[in-house]
Amino acid sequence: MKLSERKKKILTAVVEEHIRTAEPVSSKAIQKAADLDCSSATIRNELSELGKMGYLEQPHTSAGRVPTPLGYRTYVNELMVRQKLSIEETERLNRDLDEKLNVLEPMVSDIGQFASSVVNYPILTLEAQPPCTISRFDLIYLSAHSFIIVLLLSNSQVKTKLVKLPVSVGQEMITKLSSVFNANFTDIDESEITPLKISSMERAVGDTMGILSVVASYAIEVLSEEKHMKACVSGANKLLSQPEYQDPEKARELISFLSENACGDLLPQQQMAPGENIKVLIGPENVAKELKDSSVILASYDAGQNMKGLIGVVGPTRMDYSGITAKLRLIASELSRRLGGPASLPSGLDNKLILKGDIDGQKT
Amino acid sequence: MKLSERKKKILTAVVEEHIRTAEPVSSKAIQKAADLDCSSATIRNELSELGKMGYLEQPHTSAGRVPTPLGYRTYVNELMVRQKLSIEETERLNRDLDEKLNVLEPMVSDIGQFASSVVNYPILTLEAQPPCTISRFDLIYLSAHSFIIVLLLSNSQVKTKLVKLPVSVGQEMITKLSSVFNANFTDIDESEITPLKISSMERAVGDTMGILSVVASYAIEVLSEEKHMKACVSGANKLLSQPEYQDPEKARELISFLSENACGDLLPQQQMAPGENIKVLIGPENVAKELKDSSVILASYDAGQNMKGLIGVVGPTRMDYSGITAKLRLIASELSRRLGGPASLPSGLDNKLILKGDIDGQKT
DNA sequence: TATTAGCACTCAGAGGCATAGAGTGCTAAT
DNA sequence: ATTAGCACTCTATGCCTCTGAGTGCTAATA
Repeated sequence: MKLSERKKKILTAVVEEHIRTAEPVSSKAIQKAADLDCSSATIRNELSELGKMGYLEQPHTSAGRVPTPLGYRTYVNELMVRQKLSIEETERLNRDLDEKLNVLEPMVSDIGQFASSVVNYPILTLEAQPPCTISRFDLIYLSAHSFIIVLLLSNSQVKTKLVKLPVSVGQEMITKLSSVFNANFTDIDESEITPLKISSMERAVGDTMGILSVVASYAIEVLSEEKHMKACVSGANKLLSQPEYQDPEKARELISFLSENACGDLLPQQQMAPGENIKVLIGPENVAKELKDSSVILASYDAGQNMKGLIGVVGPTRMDYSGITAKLRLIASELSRRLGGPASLPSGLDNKLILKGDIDGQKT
Repeated sequence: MKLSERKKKILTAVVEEHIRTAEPVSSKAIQKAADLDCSSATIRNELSELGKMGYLEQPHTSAGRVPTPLGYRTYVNELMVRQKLSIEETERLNRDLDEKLNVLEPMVSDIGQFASSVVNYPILTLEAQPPCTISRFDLIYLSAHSFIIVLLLSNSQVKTKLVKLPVSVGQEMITKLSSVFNANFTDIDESEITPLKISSMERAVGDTMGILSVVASYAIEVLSEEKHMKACVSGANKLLSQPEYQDPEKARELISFLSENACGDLLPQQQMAPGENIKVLIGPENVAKELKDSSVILASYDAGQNMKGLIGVVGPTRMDYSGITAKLRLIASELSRRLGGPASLPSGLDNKLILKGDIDGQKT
């Protein structure tokens, strides 16, 4: 069933007024907002029909209208004008992003924090992870009881681990192991590092102390960790200033859902339609029941080499879809531009300093 | 002015009942709670006096009593029985901590998360940072245009950076630089890496391309970053389930204060009295005005080599000081035991696998 | 036929008021 | 010094009314 032009105009007005005010929208308010040449009575008739058609609903009989998920969906798909950011806004956003992206090889969590302060909603991020192999092994001999493993990954990350040994080992052995690894374990998938292969190599090198297998299991660990996409939530507390989350219990539920589960479970399942790079999930369209009353706007960015990352906004169904989509699109496209492959290194860095290793935990 | 035994008993009962119920405490409730051999009228007289003395106050004339900050302070300093955790509780806590501490070289944020789930309040952590130097340099030659810097720090962390060069460089030069750095830049403070020293070394080695200075500035960067203590907040949303933070605006204020400022500003200023390792800040005793209605319990832990870290709980002034103090003390002492110097490595690791490098951002 | 003015109707929310009950403070008795 | 008893205070609750925003419907109008 197609909507008449006027119905479209009215639906648009309802959605946008409601987004602005967070209140049910009355026929008079619409008359003011949309410049329609008709009386509030006419609008009321239309509203009533839009109600029957499922686009709008009323909190109670004598209240104004509020969009249903279908109403929002129609607005997002057909009615909403893709808001253009003003030149100043774009420039400002770009400048701020510059700071975040140029200063450091961007940490997703930092980008999330930034984006959250821009849109004033919580941000979900899912870090792009390329298919990844080890390009090079280095074992640095420190002492008879310790050495460092340095792995250069195909995605230009460097991973290290300090290994302490209960037995002593000579420099030559470490050097020998190093070249054995480089000869046999580079550019292969995690699954190809088999116990069989390891033990046959141990015999070949004459390693009876399990040093080789320590290195190999670290390699496996690193590779499998790289497969796992890293997700994170920033600015969850932003929700608390929205009127729909005034009930602290509701807010708490959603916030803990976001900080506990969403990251891992929610994002990775989201597939973008090919060719699309933005996706809006309205209310019940979300799988997670905790998000049934909220909307999520996701944008994918391209970090080169087939790596796709996601950045998303969570908010009430009454969200500024148009404005936020515009901002998110800009942020995602800047991310793509600046992360898209080694060809486009952040300009401030003179192509020199690219990666820095940081030590953190050790999972066994 | 000393409190009579009975007044002490009554004050204790008021504090503990209020902590339990979050409501003003009536004379009858006290009669039940503390096993006092007197009538509620007598208790009312005492309450009235305690009120005049500044330990208690009434929300309104015909309501029960609520402790003032002085009341809480007295409770914490003199009245509270240092709660002992039950054997089961201790064991459970220890087992759970085991998992967190044995599995990985503990990340403060993980410990914070864990502690937050134990006490059900937000947790602040301030990572112990030792005075730190670089123990060893390694430069790994990759190609004419790239190499990896690997720094082994005196605190056993490993830091790496992948460097790409706009000019070409030979393997020998990298090797030479490596030994020069080891000879001149190990075990010294950041401040001793001067431009003068760098340029004189550049001449000595014959480095005209500024490679040496790239490595040196990375060294400086790493050292200065290590000096900076890392703070973090976990589980801030836990506040929302507490009755005193039902007003979402108040909650929001405190939560954003915690996640934005507290980390950096609040914790580092806190000095423990020598010999003490736990500290309770009640309501207005907090410097930050955002915390005037909240309390903070801080415990310091000792990570060996003069490194002190902090772990703290934030909650309403009505907090289970006794129980939380006990839990926090246990957590902090376990942290100390397990991080206290290289002598006490987590047992599950067989002394083998200790550190893992992770790549993240690059600051210039 | 589509629009509109007008009016009756509905309902949430605010304000006023009485009531209940929890708790105190005081007094007089013990 | 303690306590029973009672008057008093004050909040919280429920109930009522009133108001006003907003609708839905009807009948008049273009």
